[in-house]
Amino acid sequence: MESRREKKKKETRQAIMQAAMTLFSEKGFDQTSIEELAKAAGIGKGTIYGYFETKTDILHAFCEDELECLHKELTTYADREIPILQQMVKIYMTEFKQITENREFGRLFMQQTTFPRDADLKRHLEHENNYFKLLFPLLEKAQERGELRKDLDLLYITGHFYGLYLLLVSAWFSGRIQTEEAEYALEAVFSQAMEGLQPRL
Amino acid sequence: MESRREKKKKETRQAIMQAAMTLFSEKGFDQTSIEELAKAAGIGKGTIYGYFETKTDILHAFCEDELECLHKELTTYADREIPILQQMVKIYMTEFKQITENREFGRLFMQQTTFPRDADLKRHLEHENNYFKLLFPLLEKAQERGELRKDLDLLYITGHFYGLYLLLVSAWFSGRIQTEEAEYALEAVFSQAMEGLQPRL
DNA sequence: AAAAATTATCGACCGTAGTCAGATTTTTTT
DNA sequence: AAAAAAATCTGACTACGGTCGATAATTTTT
Repeated sequence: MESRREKKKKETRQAIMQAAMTLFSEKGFDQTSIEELAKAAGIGKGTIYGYFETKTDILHAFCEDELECLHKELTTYADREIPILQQMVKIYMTEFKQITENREFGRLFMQQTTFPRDADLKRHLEHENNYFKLLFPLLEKAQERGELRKDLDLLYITGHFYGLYLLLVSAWFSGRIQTEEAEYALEAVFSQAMEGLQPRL
Repeated sequence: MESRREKKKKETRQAIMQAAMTLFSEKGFDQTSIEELAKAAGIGKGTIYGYFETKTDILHAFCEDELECLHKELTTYADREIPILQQMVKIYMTEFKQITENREFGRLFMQQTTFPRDADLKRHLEHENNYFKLLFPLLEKAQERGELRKDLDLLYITGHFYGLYLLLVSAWFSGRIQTEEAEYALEAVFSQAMEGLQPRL
């Protein structure tokens, strides 16, 4: 049952998110003050803190919404018959696109999810676990198809890909890699991971 | 020639760094205000901004000093005859130790170096290039010894190791890996990188 | 439906990062 | 060595993120 109170809460939360999306996109995150945001959402400054703990929390919520959406899509569309390399590239490139589409958002999001504050740990781990739930079945299938070694821990395999993805994003923020080169670079480094660094006998 | 002015500048900068080291260690980064810091260094608040652009800049300078020191040490000691895997583990574990010894410092440092603000790019790239200068010769020697594929770009190899290092640090901040497990985990994932993810024929 | 209890809203208030115009010190010119 | 120029220092000031006690809206109890 939906009490009057609960309905209003949802509306207010939505109003904040909406205002945030608009203002952050228009003026950037740092240039948007909480007070402005509150005004745009038609509420008082303090009220925001009943919905979000910090300013970055708002950004976070936004990013997570987007990514969750993305993941759902991927699960549906993920074609389990194409090579695992392609699948991984597709998945991470989708995320990459999301990150790079708004530089500011992306940077903050990556900073906070890759090296999270202790206070954010719980939420962070939850999010990561969802990720694993998405990836593990794909990797398992690949193992069965003989594309991946079976003696490796799935967590380590995911980690391997994820680490290389981090590298890509880092390189992009450093300007070492342009947006257009990204897919090629990711594919290169992923297949390098598949084949290994030491020479084949 | 050292004018009176230049000498004083150096002294002041040193005084700020000294005060920062003490206060940050005692009370933590966030709990130390710029005003306190200035007082401890025996100067006015505004003066600090003649030496550092932001508060985090001070932290940065400190971390970079430490790391630079570390790298110098490593170059000297780096034993080029032990397997490249061990060398990489040793190098990254030294850095890891530095990062983890002070959680707060480490987090900020990693956040800012991995996903740098555009304003910090120049300094960041410089620092990274020094890194490459340290690693490339080691990798080249390993290639010659037949431990590493010769058809791979050195940058991609370094990147591969670095990406996996990022993963380790990220996992540590997330609490997925304890400090004591770190070396084992890094070795595991590095040798996984050496051998590759796909089954040997 | 009135009273009591609970929950949400608000904006004045606090502490701090960073700015800036004017004072001070050092260097250069005459 | 006096005057002019340049570099440096400074603390009052601004703007912002976040808090909190008072107030209003909603739900529950009587």
